[in-house]
Amino acid sequence: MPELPEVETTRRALEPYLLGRTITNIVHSDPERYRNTLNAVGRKIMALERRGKYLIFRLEDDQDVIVHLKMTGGFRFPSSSEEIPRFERLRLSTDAGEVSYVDARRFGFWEVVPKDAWSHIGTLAAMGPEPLGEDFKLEAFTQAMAKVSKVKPALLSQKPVAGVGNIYADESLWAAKIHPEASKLSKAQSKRLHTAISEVMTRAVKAGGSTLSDNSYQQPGGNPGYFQLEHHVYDSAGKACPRCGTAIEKYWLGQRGTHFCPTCQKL
DNA sequence: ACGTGAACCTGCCGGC
DNA sequence: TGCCGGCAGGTTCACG
Repeated sequence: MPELPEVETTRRALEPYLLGRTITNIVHSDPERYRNTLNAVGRKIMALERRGKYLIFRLEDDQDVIVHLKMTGGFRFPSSSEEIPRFERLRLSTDAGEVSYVDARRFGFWEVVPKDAWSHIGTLAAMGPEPLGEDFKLEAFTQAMAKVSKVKPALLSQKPVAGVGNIYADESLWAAKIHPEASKLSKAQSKRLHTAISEVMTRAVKAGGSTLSDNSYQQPGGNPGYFQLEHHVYDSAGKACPRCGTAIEKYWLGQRGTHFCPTCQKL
């Protein structure tokens, strides 16, 4: 589930708990999925960063903890040491308390690597610019969009811009009035989409991300996100387009459920 | 150099 | 009530 807004919300919640703390233990039973975690033990957390949908804990002695939540990964602050959160896969202990990592589907992974040594993680190594910062330049985005064969799959590749997943791709394309399969975007289309991605991501972070009906995403403190209340097309098949009233359609594109307004988003 | 489809896993929901 | 199919926020890899 987690896309950029959910990962950023998670990062912000973890930061006051973990920044400056020393990792005293990492317990799990899956060394293939949670790699080299012993290399983090005994080291202080100097920074908590995010790149696209990846979390990166910068440790002393030039070590990085890389975490990807994939579909169902997340963090929980245990309410008491007796209580084990559902689907807990890993527990991180520090000199100031513990944090649980949960992941129902076990797609997510952890890996401790030397600082910046992530060339083997292709998506992270090739990650496009962050949409919330000044890195997200209209000119470069326009150039990339002028070449795409299908705009939504291109956004999901993480290369034109970081952190856009299925929800925020559909929402941004609706906001920009662009069909998910539009190719070779015009300058005007690229500009609208650039603005839409920036605005949707900004509002979603403010809302704490999107919590869908299965509730699998929660903020670490246990609260849901609230951006689902602002979704215009995602998970809204059959509902009226908030702009024109046409029924929102859902179809399959590149193995992903895709929602759009057939009137506002003409091919 | 693509684009497509399967794989990785598990839970949950709706329908019969 | 219970079983079964279908679907889910994301990458990653194997083919053609």
